[in-house]
Amino acid sequence: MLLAEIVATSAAVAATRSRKAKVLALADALRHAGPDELETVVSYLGGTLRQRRTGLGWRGLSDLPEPAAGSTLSVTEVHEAFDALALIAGTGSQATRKAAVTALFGRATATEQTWLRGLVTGEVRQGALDALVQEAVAQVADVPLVAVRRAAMLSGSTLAAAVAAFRGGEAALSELGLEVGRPILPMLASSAPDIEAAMTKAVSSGPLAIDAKLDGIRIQVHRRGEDVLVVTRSLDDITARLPEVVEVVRNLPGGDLVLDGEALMLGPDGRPRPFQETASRTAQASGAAVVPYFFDLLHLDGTDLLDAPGTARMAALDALVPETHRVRRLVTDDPEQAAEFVAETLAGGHEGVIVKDPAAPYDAGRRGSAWVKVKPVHTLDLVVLAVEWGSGRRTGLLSNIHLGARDPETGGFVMLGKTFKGMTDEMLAWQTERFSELRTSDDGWVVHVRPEQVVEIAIDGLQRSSRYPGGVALRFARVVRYRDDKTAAEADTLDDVLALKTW
DNA sequence: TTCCGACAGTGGGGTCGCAAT
DNA sequence: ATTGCGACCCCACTATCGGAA
Repeated sequence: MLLAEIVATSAAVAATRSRKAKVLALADALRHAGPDELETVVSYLGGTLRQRRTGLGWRGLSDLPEPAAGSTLSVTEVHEAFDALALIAGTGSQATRKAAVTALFGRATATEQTWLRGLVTGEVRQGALDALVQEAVAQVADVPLVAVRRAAMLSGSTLAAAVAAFRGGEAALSELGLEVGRPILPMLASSAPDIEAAMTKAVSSGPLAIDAKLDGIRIQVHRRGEDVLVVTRSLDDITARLPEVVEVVRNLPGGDLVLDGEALMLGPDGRPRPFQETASRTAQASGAAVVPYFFDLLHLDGTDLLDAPGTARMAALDALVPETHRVRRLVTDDPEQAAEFVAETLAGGHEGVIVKDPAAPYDAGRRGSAWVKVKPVHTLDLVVLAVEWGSGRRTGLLSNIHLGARDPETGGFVMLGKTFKGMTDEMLAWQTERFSELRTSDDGWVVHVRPEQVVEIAIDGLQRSSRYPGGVALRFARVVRYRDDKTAAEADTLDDVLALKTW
């Protein structure tokens, strides 16, 4: 199959907003894939490369050769070219990479170049990713969608599920279950503003389980015999970087197992260190130890527990893992007890809680209402210092705002971060108008404005920053509302912000 | 008919290793 | 030694479609 067919399909997918029509277009292309092209076609239709890392990014693709006049590249040729680039990424020089990029992109038409660049940077933006490709696979291979979904979640790979669906149908899909040593997609939590709302959302007839939410790195640990595997939320293998976690799991009783948990660094006082320290430690193989805390058990001694209710999994976990390596948990249906548990957890320096329906199975890869997270929110009234032009559906709109706190010493403002979150279409239209009025300069990317507009910002907290002049940056900033009842002179000061420091 | 779950998009800050400067 | 880039960690929120209620 020619790459051009994928690119044309992607354009057709992007051109319609109907998901059903997108799936039909994807299915059409899928039908034309030859047996030995299947993996590449499935992957490319979903807008992802088959290589995890290529060493290429937007910068490495900013200077491309003259495009080809006609389409000659096959999908297999493209895949092989990226295989070669992935090898260079491990060992090689910039010059070798450049030559390989020039060779590949020089054979692509202008349209193909643009699409390939999106493929590398993860910005194909056709309104369809894995989920719709799975639907197309189910249609073309004539197998139930739920079977494809489940196989993809349990193998951690839509590609593996697609191959199974086409080569062995439903039977092959059902064989693609949980296998110790092969990561599965982790179950995720939705969120609620407070504990009461979370308890209502995590629908259950009886009591609910409430877990402490630790601010570290999500870990999934597999043990088969002496072999231990540790992976992150995105299924990246970090076994070599966390030998202390391997040691803990190796010493647990029982046989084969799969655990879900969180790893983080603790201070000498036993309290959690800031996330940045855990992240630093987890990114390399040396440094002070992280401590694993587990909250779920997905497999034990040949028995899959995924479909067992939470109560059964918790009981098995409690029997297997000592309390020192378990996340703190309360089971209750009493809102007062729950609120007390939340207060204790926060006082212990933790991030929040996760409310869980104890009847629910482990829904790999899903973000349902069986798990609901609650974290405290702080709000600040800050001043907009500049705005950036948006991209994609925000093209032509002023989108990402630069935020500053008042500095009474100088009469100026100290930048603390940016945000593009929380804006409705109406707000985007309004702020485009408003900041155009306040504009003092525009370089085509950043529009600087007179510091007059106050905005209420919600954040999870502060983090250390070497980028911003105040030495702190906002964590997960989002817009709550614009405040026209306050002037910039009434905005929060840097001292008001620094009062939120927890270190 | 209305409601709501799932999806995709739009980007945020920080950390590391590595290569080029 | 510093800087820029790619890859990864943490992530919130809105708009939309289409099936569920």
